[in-house]
Amino acid sequence: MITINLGRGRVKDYLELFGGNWFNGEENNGLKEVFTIGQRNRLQYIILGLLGQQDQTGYDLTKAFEHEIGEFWQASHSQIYPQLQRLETAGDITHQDQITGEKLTKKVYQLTAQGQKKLAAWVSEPSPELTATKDEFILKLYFIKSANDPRLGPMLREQTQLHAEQLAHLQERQREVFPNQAAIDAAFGHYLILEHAIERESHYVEWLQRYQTLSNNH
Amino acid sequence: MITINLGRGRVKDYLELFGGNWFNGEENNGLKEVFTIGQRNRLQYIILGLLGQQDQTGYDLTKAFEHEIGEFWQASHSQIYPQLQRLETAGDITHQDQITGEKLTKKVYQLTAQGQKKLAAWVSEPSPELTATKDEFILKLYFIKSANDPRLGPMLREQTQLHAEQLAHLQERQREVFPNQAAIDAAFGHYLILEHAIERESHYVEWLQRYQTLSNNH
DNA sequence: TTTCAACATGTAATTAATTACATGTTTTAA
DNA sequence: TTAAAACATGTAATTAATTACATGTTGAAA
Repeated sequence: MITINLGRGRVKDYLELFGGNWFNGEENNGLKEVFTIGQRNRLQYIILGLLGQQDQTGYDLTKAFEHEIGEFWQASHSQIYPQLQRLETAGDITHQDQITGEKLTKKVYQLTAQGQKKLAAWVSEPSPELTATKDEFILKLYFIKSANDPRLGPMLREQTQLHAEQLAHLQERQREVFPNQAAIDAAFGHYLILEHAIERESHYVEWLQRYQTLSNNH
Repeated sequence: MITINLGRGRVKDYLELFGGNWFNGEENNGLKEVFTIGQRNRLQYIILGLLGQQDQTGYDLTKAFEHEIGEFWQASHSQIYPQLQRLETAGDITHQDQITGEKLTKKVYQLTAQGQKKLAAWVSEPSPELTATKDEFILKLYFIKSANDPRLGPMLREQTQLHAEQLAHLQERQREVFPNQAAIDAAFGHYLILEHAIERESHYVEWLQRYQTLSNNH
């Protein structure tokens, strides 16, 4: 029995440990870990998800973040390689060396049974948190007090340009990735979120254009 | 004249210094600063913007992030207080002590002329970066391959609930903050982004409901 | 009159993310 | 054949953000 002296306002924190990392068993092997809750670290799950689709290297994963899922999540190789090492240490993935050409050794990663379980558990668990949209333009608008502010027109036009380009890019992606029903059936979730993103950008542009005529005098 | 030995692929980085913090003058007072570019630190501008509306304390700012602009940006007091200190050191804000009751000393912050200039410059400068939306649900959907996946229905329903609540909250905010045309005219930018957020959530819910009937068998 | 919520202001520790540093191989096109 | 782009894998340094620690005051309601 360990008695812990709790200061004011810490009972809740203490209790949350049981919903956090306490007594989770296998994942905690040291005292330090036991008391660490930390931030969500979603990257590990995305990597597991991508490896679930196909065995691949850290470089392949980096490219996937640049092209395949770049619209929905960003991560650079300097996050990916260390995360792969941590996932392997944790036993969620393993790798095999593959020689290309004379001496270039690639590490091809794959999910372990434990990693598959962890991925499935993450997908199934609730996602009760709203997204923190950190849109700098939206924030600047907040500080524009008057409809007659001369900065308003140029700002709206700049953003219209930006989001129209993004919309076109997403539509191009949709044509590329989902040319027929078979492609949609094979990656239905991806289809859904691409459709969602297209409609979101489409609305964004429509909303911007609604006020486009304001402050044309600059 | 200083000669710097540049390795492969670093010329671009070097040139970017001139678009970054190099030779910006007053903001750089040491070598360390001169070579640091770092992340965007938008928080400082939001604080300047809020102080531009009204002199206030760190506590007031914290509350503003919780209620007033919480839908558009998040920051906690543990970010705000150190940032206030840095802004004051930089000469963008000053403060006056105000005694409440017997001995409670509040620090009421206000913009300096320099701070006002900095704020105006930030609002006027382009915002060419697209927002990184990090929506965990969207990401999970990406890994759902089939329209028949039994997890799909429950996931969509959970998110519908969540976003319908957020939509209702935003609509309530709109009624509260903008009961008449005068209120709209006095904070036009805020009105615009609230309208945008409402339409965004509205579309989100509509999109979720479109696929709601899938996988009702769980 | 006492206790609790809200007011008020900080710092410390940790985790996440970005930017920069660092190096070597293979393939492709001029 | 050679130079550049793409492939490939790391680490270091810095900044941002979150969570937790820490403490004290004031006002309102029971």
